Amino acid sequence: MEVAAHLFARQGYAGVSINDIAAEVGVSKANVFHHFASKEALYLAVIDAACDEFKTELECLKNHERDVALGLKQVACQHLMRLLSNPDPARLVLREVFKGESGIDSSQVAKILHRNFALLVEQIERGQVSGQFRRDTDPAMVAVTLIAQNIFFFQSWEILRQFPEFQNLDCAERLSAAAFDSLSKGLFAK
Amino acid sequence: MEVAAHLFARQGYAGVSINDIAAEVGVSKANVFHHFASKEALYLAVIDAACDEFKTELECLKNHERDVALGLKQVACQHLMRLLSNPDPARLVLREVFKGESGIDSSQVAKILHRNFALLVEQIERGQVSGQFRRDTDPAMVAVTLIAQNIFFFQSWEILRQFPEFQNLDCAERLSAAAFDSLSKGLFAK
DNA sequence: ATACCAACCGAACGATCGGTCAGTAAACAA
DNA sequence: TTGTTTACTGACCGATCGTTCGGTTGGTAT
Repeated sequence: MEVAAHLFARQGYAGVSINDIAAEVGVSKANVFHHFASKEALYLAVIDAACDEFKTELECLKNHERDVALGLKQVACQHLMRLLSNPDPARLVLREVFKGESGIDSSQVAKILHRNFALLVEQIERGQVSGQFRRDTDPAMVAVTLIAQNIFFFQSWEILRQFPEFQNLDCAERLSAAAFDSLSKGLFAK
Repeated sequence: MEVAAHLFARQGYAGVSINDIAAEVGVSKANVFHHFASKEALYLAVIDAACDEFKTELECLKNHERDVALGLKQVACQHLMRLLSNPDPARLVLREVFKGESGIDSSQVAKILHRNFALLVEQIERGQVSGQFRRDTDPAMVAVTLIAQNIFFFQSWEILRQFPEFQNLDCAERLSAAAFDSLSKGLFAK
């Protein structure tokens, strides 16, 4: 399943054959079918494991910080670093999420993702009631922007590194910190 | 090529067979090979056309507004609406860009994207020298956040629509406006 | 009339696909 | 020791893959 996850993450469902997986593991193709009923069953098992891994990864980003802003900053940084250091589960999930149709049940994926999204929104609302964050912004929009930043950094890491504006931000910590800084300060001169 | 672009954009290279394309067009499979040397050649031709279309779509995001903030807001909105109304070329290009390897020439795509990115940065800097935007934020980071928002909205449109927080933002204009609003106001209470 | 050519087709090629099956070697319970 | 289960394999199946081939059009220049 490790090998299958890696190959599916990089080449998609149709781009990987059972032979590829079996050959890389060093077992026979028939052996794969001894453990999994079909290719689809193997894929679903891999996706399921990736969702679990993704979920636990996000959940251990619980925020026990009294300073909400600092906590959020740390969560975003940890999340990005985790994406970059362990890209397979994220790629698998994002592949299904972004497919838009004909994939796994999209409403089920939405529910899983929304649990973590709601957690993020909750933190931001906590910062609002504590007075640290301004109250006239939509917490959901801030949360989705934070996620969008990280996902975009993760997906276009190789491209962004080529931009001269980011060549002094070639490590995840500094990039994430700068992104959060920019988001928290806003655009308008006060 | 239209049909091929649509199928490749939604199912990837390995997920589409020449038969699928030929059948949808209503011609024989052999006819496809009469016009294209191989499946790979067809795919490359489709990618090439998508890159051109993607480039022209980005280029026609002209900004005729004297108010920099209003201009940026309009550009972001136009961009998102264009992505959603004509998703195939964007999907094809993003698929190759995000693959990270063995795809189309990433440095060439990086150049195209960076030209428009630089344009965005330039606008933000113009807003800074005019005094409308605060000067202590990195323009490149604001620009990449704007792009990340739009790309993320585009890719996860179907998922995001299911989140209760966004159910009153089910059209691109309102979503984009709210996103820009959130970004421009920032997070911290002043 | 002749020659030529791009467009197009049905049929078939070898390779590979997902999947099956009979059989073997090891592990384990009795 | 024996019977049963489990892990595993090579050989094989029909279907489909990308690709090729021989042949048939309709049009166009000579």
